[in-house]
Amino acid sequence: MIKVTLKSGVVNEYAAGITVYEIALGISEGLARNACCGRLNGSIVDLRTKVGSDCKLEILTFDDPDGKKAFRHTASHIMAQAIKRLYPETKLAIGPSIDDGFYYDFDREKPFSPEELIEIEGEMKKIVKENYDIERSELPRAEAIKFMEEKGEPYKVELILDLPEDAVISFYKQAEFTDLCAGPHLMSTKYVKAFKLMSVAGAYWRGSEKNKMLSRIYGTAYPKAADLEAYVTMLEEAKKRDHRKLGKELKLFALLDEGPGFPFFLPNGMIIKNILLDYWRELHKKAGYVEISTPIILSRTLWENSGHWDHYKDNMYTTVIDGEDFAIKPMNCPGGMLVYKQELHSYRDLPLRVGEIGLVHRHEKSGALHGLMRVRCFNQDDAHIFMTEDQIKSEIKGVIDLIDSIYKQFGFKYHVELSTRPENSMGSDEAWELATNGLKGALDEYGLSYVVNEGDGAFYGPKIDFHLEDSIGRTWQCGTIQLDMQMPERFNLEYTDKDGSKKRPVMIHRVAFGSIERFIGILIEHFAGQFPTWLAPVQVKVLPISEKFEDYADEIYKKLDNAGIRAEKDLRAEKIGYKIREARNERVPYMIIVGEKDLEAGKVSLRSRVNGEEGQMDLSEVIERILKEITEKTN
RNA sequence: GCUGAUGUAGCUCAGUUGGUAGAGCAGCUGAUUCGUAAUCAGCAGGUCGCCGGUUCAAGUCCGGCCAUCAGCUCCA
Repeated sequence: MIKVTLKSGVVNEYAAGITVYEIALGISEGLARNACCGRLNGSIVDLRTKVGSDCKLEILTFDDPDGKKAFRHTASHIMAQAIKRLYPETKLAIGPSIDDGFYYDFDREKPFSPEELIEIEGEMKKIVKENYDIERSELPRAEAIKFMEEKGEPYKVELILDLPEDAVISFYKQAEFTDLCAGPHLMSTKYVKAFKLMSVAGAYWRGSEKNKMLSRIYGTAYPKAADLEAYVTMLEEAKKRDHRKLGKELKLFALLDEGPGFPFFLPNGMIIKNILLDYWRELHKKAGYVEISTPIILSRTLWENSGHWDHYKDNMYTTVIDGEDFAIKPMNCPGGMLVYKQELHSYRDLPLRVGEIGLVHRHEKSGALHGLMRVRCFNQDDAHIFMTEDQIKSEIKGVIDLIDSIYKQFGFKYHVELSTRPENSMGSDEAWELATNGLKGALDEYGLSYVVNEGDGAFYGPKIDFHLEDSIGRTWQCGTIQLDMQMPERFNLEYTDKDGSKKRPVMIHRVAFGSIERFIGILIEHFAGQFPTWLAPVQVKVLPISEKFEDYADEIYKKLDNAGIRAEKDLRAEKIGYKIREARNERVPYMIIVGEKDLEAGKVSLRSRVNGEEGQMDLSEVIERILKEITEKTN
């Protein structure tokens, strides 16, 4: 007999060899039907797994992240099975579950067409309906290889060959289809009730661009049709707030064929950009920063000295001036170094916080461009902090605090990643250790949780990255804090210490918005174009009912303008409904409507974006309210 | 850069098996002067992404390039 401790704390005894599923059945019929997999002594297992000894068991359903994985992974097997039935010549690569669904990579002469996706979905429906048991089995290495060779699946053979010698090689079988797979899986194909194949795309075998490109089919699956529908609706809603679409509609920016990846800012977008910069300058002044500006074009020798030339020359734009090579800056730091060297520094000057809104250019591959999120020229809200070693932690904490306050202002949620020393890096082990520990220590003391990306740091130092989400859950790196002990060395930076000796400062590179362009892209999606009053390009639109009230409208417009409110007037001979419709489409926070009644009373009628019609009131009241929203940055 | 898809008026799109282009909105002109999401009429607007080829004839077919979109790779 074996003792099984269930998640609820109940301890039951069973005969050895009972399956997880049978135990689950014993708990409750209903639970077992929804169950995907179990957590046996902490590891995720299939419901068919036999329980051999005393253990702890938790039954997982679709609602658990691991249950979701098992569920979607089964959906991916069903897709692969359908494809092998319809197009037997297709070779299978890999097919995992992902955040929102699953994919499977295939090798096939001809790419999958949308019509074929529909056919595949049809075949999948059959497989689900046919209700196949999913069985797990294991094979010794040699037999496993032979099995896949006989099936004519070279990618599977390669996968097995790459497994460690002592690895358990497991297979999952549903009817005629057997796949190499670590599992876990559902008990049967029948549970995958609602699924949809989303798209086809190319993907390199094993993620390397040196390998063959395979056809990847993306899909998603849910236990209930309603959940699938909700997901599809969410995607449609997200599309409506895509910053590229809203950027055009709201006339914020333009991306033209004449400058791929080089965004044009239109008057409305420029207002937002300038307000963000005003806000940034105000915050940074309070936080003890000074501001500089360094040139966009600097000599190649400078970039060789900084190390950028070695690492990134293929992604730098260059030019020749008077026969000498120059490069357009991809980063602001070398300029910052040169500014530091303009004078001698005392330990009393440190930490020295030097900000720069710098326009940088980086050649991104054509396929990587994406609206304002990934561009070839952008403004960094950069700053370099020069300090002593014992100021590292407090300075980093200060920067984290600043970045956090900025993201909170906009209501963003973010996650943090710490990237450590990459292969192709410069500097000593000691310097890297000191820098990495400095970042870790500051994060720990600040109490921020973070994930570690081993080997993802910059060539000159480790970094903390702040990632913000866009409207469909993709995350984009915005803020970053990088600790650098190499540039000060390379540029021979010094300060004079108390005892008169020359010391080397430590440097932080940091950005909060990251790229202003990208930040604006995320802001557009975050607010779905409905910018809070303090950011809105137009804060109030004055709409006279008819041309008879033009003078009164103009009088009100002037008062708003004098109060420092961004107002517009719409004096066209259109009906009020039409003007309101347009103002709404422009996402203007406030409309002031004036007609006979208002003129007589000497008042205005207010319509707000959030509350709709608010009725008649004094203009002074409206102005006060809007000014309050602007200064307090609320709404 | 790679795989696939797409590119027609300022915008959103239609355009049969090849026979030299259409709608709605926006714009302009005129009429309308109106109380909370589209007033009516008229006018104007296109080297069908660019270059080349096939053909009596190309927006439609073929090739090359450019750009965009989805994903992969990359992202100091």
